[in-house]
Amino acid sequence: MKYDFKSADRKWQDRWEQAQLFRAREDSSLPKFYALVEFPYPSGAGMHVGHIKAYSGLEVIARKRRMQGFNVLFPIGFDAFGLPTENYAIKTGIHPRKVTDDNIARFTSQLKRVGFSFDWSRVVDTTEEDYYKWTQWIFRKMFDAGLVFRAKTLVNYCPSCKVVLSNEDSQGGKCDICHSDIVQKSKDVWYLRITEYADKLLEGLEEVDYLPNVRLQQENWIGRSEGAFVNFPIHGTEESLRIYTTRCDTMFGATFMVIAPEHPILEKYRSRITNIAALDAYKEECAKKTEFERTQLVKDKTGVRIEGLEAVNPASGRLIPIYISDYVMMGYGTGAIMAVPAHDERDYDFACKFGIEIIEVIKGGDIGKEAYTGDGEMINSGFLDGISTKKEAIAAMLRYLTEKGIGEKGVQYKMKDWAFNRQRYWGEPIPIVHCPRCGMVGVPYEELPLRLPVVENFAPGEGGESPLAKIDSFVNCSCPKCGGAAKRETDTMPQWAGSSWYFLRYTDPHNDRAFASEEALRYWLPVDWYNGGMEHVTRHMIYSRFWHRFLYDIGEVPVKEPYAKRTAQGLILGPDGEKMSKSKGNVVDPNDVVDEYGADVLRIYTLFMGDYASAAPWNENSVKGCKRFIDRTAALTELVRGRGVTPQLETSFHKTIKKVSLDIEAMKFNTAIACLMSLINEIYDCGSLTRDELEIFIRLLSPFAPHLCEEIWESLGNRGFASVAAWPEWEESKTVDASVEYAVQILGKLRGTITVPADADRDAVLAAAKASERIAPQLEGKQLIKEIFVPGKLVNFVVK
RNA sequence: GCCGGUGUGUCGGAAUUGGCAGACGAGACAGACUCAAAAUCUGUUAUCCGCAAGGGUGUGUGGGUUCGAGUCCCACCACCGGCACCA
Repeated sequence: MKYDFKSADRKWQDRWEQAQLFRAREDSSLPKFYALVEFPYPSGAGMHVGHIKAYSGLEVIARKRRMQGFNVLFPIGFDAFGLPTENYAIKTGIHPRKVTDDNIARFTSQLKRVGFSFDWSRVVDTTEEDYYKWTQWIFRKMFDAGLVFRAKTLVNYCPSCKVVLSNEDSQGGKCDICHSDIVQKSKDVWYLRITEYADKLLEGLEEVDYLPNVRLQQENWIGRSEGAFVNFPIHGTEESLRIYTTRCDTMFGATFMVIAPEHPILEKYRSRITNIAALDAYKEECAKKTEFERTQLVKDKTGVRIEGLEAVNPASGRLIPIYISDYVMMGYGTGAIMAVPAHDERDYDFACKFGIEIIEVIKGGDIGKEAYTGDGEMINSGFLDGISTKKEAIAAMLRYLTEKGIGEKGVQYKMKDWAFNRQRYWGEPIPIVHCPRCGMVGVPYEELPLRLPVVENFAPGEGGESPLAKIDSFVNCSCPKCGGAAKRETDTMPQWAGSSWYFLRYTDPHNDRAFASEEALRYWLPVDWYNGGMEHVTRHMIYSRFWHRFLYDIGEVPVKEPYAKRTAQGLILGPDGEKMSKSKGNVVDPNDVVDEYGADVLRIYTLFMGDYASAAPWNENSVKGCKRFIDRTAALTELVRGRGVTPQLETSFHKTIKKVSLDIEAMKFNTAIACLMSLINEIYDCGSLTRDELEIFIRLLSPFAPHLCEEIWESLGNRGFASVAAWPEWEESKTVDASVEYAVQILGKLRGTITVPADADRDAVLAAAKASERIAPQLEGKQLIKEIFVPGKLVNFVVK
């Protein structure tokens, strides 16, 4: 059969659509499988082949599950709010709504050309009113639950562009767009109290099946640590400086303190401090740096001693100096630390630079050279002296702190509360009204969605305000509570909002009375398998797990954890080995590949190019290899002779069914395809196969290359679709060859091989090995010390 | 600086998790078909010595454990990704 991929691609995509073959069925008596891929941001650049790889993994699994009889939900949608669209709109004057619609149309056509088995009847678009209505609804619920608050914080601000910038866009202290200097500006920020869910998010990891490194990354992001809060009295005042430490055992060695430059104590004791000008100058320097940069200056510690204030080490009773330095952050712990230079590397660097005393309190290192962070016997530590483990010393110190009332055990998280507002137009309006009498009032549920006003000018407002602030008709409103004049919140939500719950909407996407019905949620949740990029495993996944867990707590969803299993795919790099980007000009457009080689080749190559989880460069020549495989498969139709089993191929078929089945489950698509290629080579060597065998081959290949497989399936006279034909099964007993080849080693070196019946036992194999032509002479005259026998693999003779 | 990952032929990558390194694909070389090219098909292809049989060396580097190491342990080097100096 000569295979014309152009007509076959179109023909089968049309037929699948007519038959609505991939629609998830509303039949809760069937076993379900919910496969989720991260929905794309529909950028103006269109899709690149990396998107295809990201979807083709679960595509294969979803198709296999359908063939295994599952009711499969495999949806797709668009995460379409966001800055690039807004910036493009500002630049071109085209409204973001139009930009978004055009981009979605383009993405949709690209996806359809690849023949993905998405359920197109369930597409969601986060920018549509009947979607973001529910995003706002969930936010309102959080507001009611007290999980929303406002606080002042420092943000990166570009005075020239008049916008607040992310760390990413303000690297080196320069604005990414206009290259002017960034300043740190104090601003009111909306927060979601995600830290309240830190423990729940950690515990939830116990009941899910994530890749180990995904789980580890989430644990590190949440970053729970146990330690102690301790109050260090400020000498000559009634007040204390409160610190957090995980190493309270080293407290006798605390020879100074460091506070963040923004610490409020500076303002409070302004009059007592004699070098306030120097401190202010340092603080101003710090304000120019982003938080990220403050963490970069590692080697050369900077700081200024506060003259006129001293603290008392509550363990040793000694007076110790206080410094300000930017290596201490206001955002973690209490913004103040006790510094123990002998046993902390950063404190050690700082002490060396400023000539501060270093007191060893744990034996075992050489503190003349470097900080010692290991375990050892306590010294110079009063009542702790002689204790030999960290654990005991911490326990003893905690008892002491509690008894004396100067401190207590405490838990801290690395994770910060979630800054939830953006000063942008193209996002979900935050449904809050500011009333001069009632304060912050939520927009009533029945008034949702709070629509994003359609305006011509969506450029940023003055002083980093949202563009919405310029629209009087939007801003001015009446208070839902008291009816008096009030103003709307004009900031919008971050892009993370819409993507935090989209998987819930897929279960019931057209529901206008709830974000999804209870029945749909109960049947489809949790997501059985979620695949996406490593870059999303912390922020996006933790945010969405937080939202989901909140919805569980208020009884809106039936399961605690949204994602039962999470895997991640690796990047596709450009042909030059660099990350694909428009500016490097190394982007491969899936349409070009489909035009030249067909959808099946694109699908197979993205999965065959390497380990699914690793990055690999695009290689046009290897694409051709996949094309050959497709053509060789089509040509198999000419080798069909009769029905039944070809004895010469029987074992290979059973082995292949087994390997392909198991490899798909392990996302080892490259070896699954390699195995099918090997089988085809064997079939060609053999010269013929039966129709039954070809049908097995087609069903195994169908998830990878569905268009070709439908075409062959039809040409064999089958009715119905190969895409939903039964998945082949293997018989374990038939995956075993009649005879086995053993490697024979002498002293671990390969000296020959022997072939024995598969059921030969240890003695028989050893005897055969000793007697074999190659081995016998080499054993002659040697003393046999040991015989190693590995069933089915090898024998090894240890001789002297 | 911290955290995570990777390192295997000319290239992408396999290796049942401690058991014959290099499956499969690409590339290259040779041959068949062709007026010719493409496509297709058939061989060869880690490396060194050897006419051959055969032997030596080989998974970033240096050590170690083991009958046996790409795989485990220690130290180091290089590259990639993430980061919030997390006290």
